Amino acid sequence: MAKSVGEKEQASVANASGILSLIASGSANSRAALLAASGMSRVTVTQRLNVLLGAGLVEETLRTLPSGGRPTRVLGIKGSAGFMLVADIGETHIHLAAMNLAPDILAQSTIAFSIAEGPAATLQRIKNEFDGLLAQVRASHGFHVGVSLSMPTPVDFKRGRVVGPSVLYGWDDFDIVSWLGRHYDAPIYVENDVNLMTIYEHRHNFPHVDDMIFIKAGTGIGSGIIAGGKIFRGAQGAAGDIGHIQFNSPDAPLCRCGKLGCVEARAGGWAIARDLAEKGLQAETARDVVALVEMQKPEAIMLLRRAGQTIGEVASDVVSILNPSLIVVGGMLARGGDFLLSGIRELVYQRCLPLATGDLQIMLADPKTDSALIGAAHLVLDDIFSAGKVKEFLERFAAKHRR
Amino acid sequence: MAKSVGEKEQASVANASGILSLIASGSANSRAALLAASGMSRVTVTQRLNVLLGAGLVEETLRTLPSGGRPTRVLGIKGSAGFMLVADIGETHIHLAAMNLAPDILAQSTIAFSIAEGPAATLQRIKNEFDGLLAQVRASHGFHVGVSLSMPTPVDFKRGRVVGPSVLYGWDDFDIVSWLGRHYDAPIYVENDVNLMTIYEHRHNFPHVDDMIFIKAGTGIGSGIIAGGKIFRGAQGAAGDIGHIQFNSPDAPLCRCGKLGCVEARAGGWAIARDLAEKGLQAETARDVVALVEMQKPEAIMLLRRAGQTIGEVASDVVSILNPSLIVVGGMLARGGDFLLSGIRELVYQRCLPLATGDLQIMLADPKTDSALIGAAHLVLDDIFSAGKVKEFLERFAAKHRR
DNA sequence: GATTTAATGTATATTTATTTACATAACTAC
DNA sequence: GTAGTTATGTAAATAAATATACATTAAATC
Repeated sequence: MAKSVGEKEQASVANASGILSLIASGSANSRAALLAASGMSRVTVTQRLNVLLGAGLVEETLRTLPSGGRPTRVLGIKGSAGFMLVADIGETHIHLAAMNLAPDILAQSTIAFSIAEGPAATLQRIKNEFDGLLAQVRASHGFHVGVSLSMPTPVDFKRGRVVGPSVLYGWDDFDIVSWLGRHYDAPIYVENDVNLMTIYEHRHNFPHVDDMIFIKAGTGIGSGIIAGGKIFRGAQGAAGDIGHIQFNSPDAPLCRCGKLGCVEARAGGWAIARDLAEKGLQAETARDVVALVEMQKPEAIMLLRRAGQTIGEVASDVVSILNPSLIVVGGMLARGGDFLLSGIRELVYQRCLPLATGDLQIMLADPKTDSALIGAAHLVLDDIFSAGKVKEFLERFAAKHRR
Repeated sequence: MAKSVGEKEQASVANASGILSLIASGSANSRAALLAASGMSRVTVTQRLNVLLGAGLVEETLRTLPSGGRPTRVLGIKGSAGFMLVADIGETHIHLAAMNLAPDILAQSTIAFSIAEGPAATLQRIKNEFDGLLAQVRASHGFHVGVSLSMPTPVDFKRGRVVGPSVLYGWDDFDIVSWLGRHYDAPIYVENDVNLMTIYEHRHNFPHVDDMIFIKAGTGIGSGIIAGGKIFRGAQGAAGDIGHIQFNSPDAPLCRCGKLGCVEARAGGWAIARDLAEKGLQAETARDVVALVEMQKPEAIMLLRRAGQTIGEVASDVVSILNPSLIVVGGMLARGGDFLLSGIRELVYQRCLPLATGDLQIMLADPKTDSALIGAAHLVLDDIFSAGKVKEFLERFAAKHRR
């Protein structure tokens, strides 16, 4: 049976999957690098690359690399080839955005969030808001590549559900992916906010670091792990839960989780606020704590530094266990200047063996407020362009353009 | 230029790399599975597989899988296709072996080891011993696939060197791989013994577990991490170093490393022996401790159980950080019955959140004494048959058979 | 033992990728 | 500007992989 020209073209798009994956992952950003990385002949690479360039998925950037002769043209995914819908569910608000593949924010909005509403009603409101964003970007960025949700609670990524017992009553085990999947013809992702911030720091600021830790010190304390260049989630998606590691001491404070002496009950934003209130200072949230530090209140500074030491104690355990080359500290408390960081550094360098701390960097995160949102976008990009799934992506892309 | 038949045959062997890698890694053990996993056509798979069968690298095992129709023949790497030289350097002895690709021990020997001798002299003695083993197996197992060394100290796997400061004075930073590489035309591997025991437990007993921890409780305390199905080494190869995590307490004992209150100084074999000696019992090594436990000495049982609790304390940190689905406990102290294990279980279940412990198994290791040795063999096999390196292996194999 | 079922082998035509060889392009250094 | 250098494109011949269709094999089931 003779195939039509149209079918042939689509078939070639599907063939270009390996090339696309290499470009998207950053493993190869030039024709020469593609040649080496793919192992294919130059003719084949050229041909397939041309298909991708023609389809508008890949572009030659303005950047070139000096080479001694004709400079190498740098290739990259074309940002405007598609868009994603992402939402960051916070404690009180939901921040939503439509983003291109750069990933850059194309349109965004914020709505209120209340736990009391329950998952179905909340997802319905998110969908309504997404509809508005969709209308703004669909014309210019035709292809919908995915939906990604950031949750302020542990998530089993594989199953796409909140795993509990969680602070989000009613969300435990609710099948978010299926609910959203009924409305969108694109892959759906749900992930914990700390893991997404970790992905953001890794992909955006330290793409060449293979083993790193991100610590979020806010109201609670959590962390994310990059192991071998990839986010590490553990068996149930609960990896990085350092907030409820306990330290013994005579004055071990009671934690929200019901145990005594957890890191969070000693160094979390709520714990510091509790201690400040005891000293007669007005503080309820992590933000209040930072405000008092910025006002140079000595009690607040002392407590923030002590929180750093507590976090440093658990960070030193993490360093001994994982031997990362970088620790990035973010979250609201990290905005209180270097007091937190110096406390962490002090304990890590004191307690870890020189072998592990020799090349270890400890630094503050990007103070960007939407790092979870951008991390959620990176999560989508990493997945749809991964070696195992590009083909599926290209089939959807080709199907869309066949219509 | 017309190629000779011989050259053509070698070229086909080289092409079969993908197939070989899939079979060796256990990802596909039948023709049907190879079809699905490789994405190639049945004709191509058949053809390449026949090349591997003909070369004697792969064999049809006697095992079949029922299928409803004609049963599926199970394929596997042919054990006798080659051999490896492995050595496990212990505190006082070196255990050496020649192994086939099963991996089974074909021939073995043991020689004394003294730190005082230094690396060059020791490696020379290992080489001499290897020469003897080589003579025994070369005739029947012609192809030498690799050399692998187990070291009782931290190792930077990538660089193939002991990293210190280590108990092996003089070995720090000695280039073991280069030294051995001068004598063998095969890849050389050097790895820490705890990581190799971890690889053994994973590949041999729990190949389908993705995230697990192996804890070695012997004279010292160490651990190995399997993350996402692969050994995790960290930035300097120092990951899993739980022996020198510190706990605060008024009576924190002095550790060999110079710090106070390390896990090892509380629960290591030497620490228990120290405490037993204080109580007037004869004990110097972990073996002595276990002997006393076997003699039902209540002091020894109490201290072993308490050591389990201490190890459990650090294990609970590891569980919170990594969320594994399995913890395997090995080393000399694990032979003292369930006293150690129950102490560990007690603390882990007490201190970790239910989410992390819900599906967590904690069990004793295989009491095999040569698990590091067999792990060292698995390390070689996993590497030479890995997707990135099979080609290299097949080229060496073809070159050998061209002669 | 005949029948069913799925695994496996193989020849041929077709499609696809690679090699080879030559041509062109775009920069640096002089 | 010219020479040197490397990047990149392309046509034609060659080599390799695939689809297709048919044949064979070894078990389970009746």
